[in-house]
Amino acid sequence: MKNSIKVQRAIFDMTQADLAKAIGVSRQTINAMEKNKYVPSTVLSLKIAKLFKKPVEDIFFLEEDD
Amino acid sequence: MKNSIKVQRAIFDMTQADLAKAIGVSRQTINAMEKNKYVPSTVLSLKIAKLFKKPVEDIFFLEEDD
DNA sequence: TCTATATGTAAAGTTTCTTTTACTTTTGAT
DNA sequence: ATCAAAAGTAAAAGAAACTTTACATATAGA
Repeated sequence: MKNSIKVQRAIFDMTQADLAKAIGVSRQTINAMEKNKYVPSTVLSLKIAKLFKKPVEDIFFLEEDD
Repeated sequence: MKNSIKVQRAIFDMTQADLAKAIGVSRQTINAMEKNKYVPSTVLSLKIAKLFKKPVEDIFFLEEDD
């Protein structure tokens, strides 16, 4: 799975720390997500999508191997 | 977080086992999700939403305590 | 250049997801 | 009422998410 969190952050002019605080996770969690270190929970993707006012599918994308 | 997987399954006339096989998880995982035993990963919610031809937000819903 | 802010990374630990196995209960059809 | 399929549940084990702490690197502005 990939995601466009970094781009969305840029649009909203938020740092990783800003986003982390906004959705209630650690900054490292945001960083790891952006670097595709792991797959976030559905609660996290729903929160992120809500914050960025976009459907989950516009931010998180399935890949071949998923 | 809540979800309407059971309803979607009914619409598509699928058993828990059918759905489990379709998205590549165990039947108990589907059952546990329906019974709100845990929060699935974003890969799972994307797969389920895709299968049911609905946005993730139409199947998984954030709650107060999320 | 110096400094502050932002990002990247890593290791250890805790929590949560997911599987496997296996058994019980419910439901629906005959 | 019986039988089979579906759903519910539970425990143990493994895998993955997420936190905390801590440090390294990058970037931009004064």
